[in-house]
Order: sequence, then C-alpha cells, then structure tokens
Amino acid sequence: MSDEKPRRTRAEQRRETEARILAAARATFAELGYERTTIRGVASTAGVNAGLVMHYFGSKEELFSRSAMLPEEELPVGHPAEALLTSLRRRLDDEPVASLVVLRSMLTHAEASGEFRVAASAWLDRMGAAIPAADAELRAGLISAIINGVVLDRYLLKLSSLADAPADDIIALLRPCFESLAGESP
Amino acid sequence: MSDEKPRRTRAEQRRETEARILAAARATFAELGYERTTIRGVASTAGVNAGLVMHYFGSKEELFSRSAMLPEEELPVGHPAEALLTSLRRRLDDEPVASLVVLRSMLTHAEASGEFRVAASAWLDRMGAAIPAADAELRAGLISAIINGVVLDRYLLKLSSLADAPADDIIALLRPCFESLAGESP
DNA sequence: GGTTTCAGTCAACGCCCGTACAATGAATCG
DNA sequence: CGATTCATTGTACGGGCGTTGACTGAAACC
Repeated sequence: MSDEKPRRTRAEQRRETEARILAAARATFAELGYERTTIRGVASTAGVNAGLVMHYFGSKEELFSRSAMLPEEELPVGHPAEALLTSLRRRLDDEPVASLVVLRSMLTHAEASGEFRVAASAWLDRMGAAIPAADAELRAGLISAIINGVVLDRYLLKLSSLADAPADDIIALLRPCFESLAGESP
Repeated sequence: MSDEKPRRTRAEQRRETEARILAAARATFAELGYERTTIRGVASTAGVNAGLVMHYFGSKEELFSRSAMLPEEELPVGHPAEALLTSLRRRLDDEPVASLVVLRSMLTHAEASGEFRVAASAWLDRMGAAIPAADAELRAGLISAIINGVVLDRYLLKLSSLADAPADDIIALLRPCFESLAGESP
C-alpha cells in the first residue's frame, strides 16, 4: 500500500510546472500587457512561488520572450487574396491568445517590438512577393494593417460591432477588400 | 529701468505652465503608454517639479484623462465612403499624437478604455446610420478597424511599408475597400 | 507697507516591483 | 542506506513609483 510509485518523475514534474507557468504568463501578458504583468501574479496563477519563476526563466524579460514565441506560421497556398483570408480566419478562430500576447505587448513593451518587427517584415516580404503589382509592398502592408486592426478592435478593444460578429461575416465583408488589395482579377 | 512691469501676470504664468505640462504629458503618454509614463518624467520634460504636476492635476489618472481628451471630431459630410476617407486622411496627417495617446493608452491602460469605448460607439453609430445596408453596424466596425490598423502599423509599430508610404497612396489603395464596405455603388 | 495669496520646490512616506539567496525536503543515485 | 541532486519555498533588499504636506518667495491686494 505504501510502495506506490510516484505518479510523476522529477523531470516530468519539472516540465509540467514550467508549462503551467508559461501558460499563466501567456494569458496574463495577453490580458494585461508587459508592464502590468507581475512575476508574483503569474506565479500565483500558476500556483507556485515567485522565486521559482525566476529560477526557471531567469528574468521577466526572458519569461516574456518565451511567452511571445509563436509557432512558425506556414502560409496557406493558393491565390494571395484567399490565402490571406485564410490567415485572417486562423487568427480570428484558432488561438487569439497567441496573437494578443504579441500585439498587446508590442505596444506595451517597446523593447519587444524589435524582434517582432523582424518577423512581421518576413511575413510582409513573402506576401509582397505574391502580389502582382508595382506597389506590392504597400499593398501587403495594408492587408497586414487590416488584419491587425480587426484583431485589435475585436479582442483588445472589444468594440461591440466586431466583438460580437461571427467570423464568417467578417471574412465575407473583407473578401472584396483583400481581392482589391491583392490585385486579384475580378 | 527697474520699474519694468512683469512680463506675465500670475494667471498667465499658471496657464502657460499647465499647458506645458499637458503637452509634455501628451507626448509622453503617446510615446510610452500609461504605465511607462512617470509623473517625474513628465515634470522634468516640462521643466517643473513633480509635486507641481500633482498639485495641478491631482493624480496621474486625471493627468492622463486630460491628456487623452480629443477635440470633438466633426464628421465630414458627403457620401459615406468619401467622408470616411477624409476622416482617415485627417488621422494620417493632421495630428497623429492625439490619436496615439488614445490608441496606445487604451491598450496599455484598461481603466481608460471605458470612456473611449463610449466615444468610439457614438462614432460607430453615426457611421452605421449613414451606411445603407442591413449589416451597417458591422461594416462601420470594419472600417473603424481598418483605420485603427493603419494608424497602428504606421505610427505605433512603425512597420516600414506603411510608415514610409505617402498618405495619398494609402488613401488611393483603400478607396475601393471603403466603397465596398460603405455600400457605395461603383 | 503690511498681509494675503499662490506658483513652485523639497524631502519624505509607503508601496510594490524584479531579483538574489539561503534553506528545505523529497526524489534520485551509487 | 547514505550522499547528492534539485524542485520549491521564504525572506529580504534596493529602487522607482505615486502621492503628501510643509515650506519659500514673489506677486496681488487693500
């Protein structure tokens, strides 16, 4: 009765705790932004001591860095406009939190902007290359701006007209815009 | 030679100093957001003591409130799409700072969002009323999102493709989008 | 000219934050 | 089983913040 094996080995426990902290951090950064997020707060949400967060992640900066890491987004294939609409749908449905950590904290935390501007630039370049127009870069930038604006109003500012609308309706209304900007022929 | 009258009466001096503080606060809030803006920093930019800022504005919260006040925006008249493009142009050219204080701090400072959501709602209602479509509200919301997204990418995230583009090019490319969303006939 | 007002300064407070570090006790290992 | 690792805790410190209230000296007033 007492020789029960421990449910979790030490390594497992460690990984689980670290994951729990990371999840708490992601949620908090997304909701409060960088400045208002405190190590103690994250720790308490994760049910651990604040010192442990430091022990595992080294600093708040690094915790943020790890929280903001996005899975490499593979671009959908197909006509640019449709591909971009798919990309938008993904950000509207799949995992708003991931986007929010980045978006909100880029605004909150100036130092974080740098590395993300790089990622954004890469995205813009790939998109720009797929758009058949002389001002492809600007067009890609505008599409990116539209996507950012929609996510912003819907999830951060929570403006009612966007927050309550079904994703399908949003996509449908934006399709002509994306086609116009992506230079699709009608 | 010594009976020179004082250049500024006390009331003038007071108004000038207060205006200087307010200008410094606006600039700082726009650049750093609510949390990273400090009373001491604003005071030092304005060339006064931190205590004076408190004395005049009561609290950081109130200083922010006063900084974020926008002049009542009168809506341009004409066809909705053109009116909205004019509105966008205004935010691109006229005074980016005013928009930025609100936009950045709504994201940074949750408590501030409330009062601005009200203003945004009023704007959306007026816009929605001018759009001849069943889903006018959503369409207005999308247009607002686009405007926010453009300002966001151009002035806050400073993404190169938008930050460097002439306002005219942006307007030109967005015209079809606005027309499509505002339900204008071609 | 004496008194009052008031723009502006200064020093201090209490608080919360990120961070450092020693201590603990259970899992791991030889 | 004894030694060692290591996940986890508790405590403390140094700094920056918003805010306060006493103070100063020149303008305003009668």
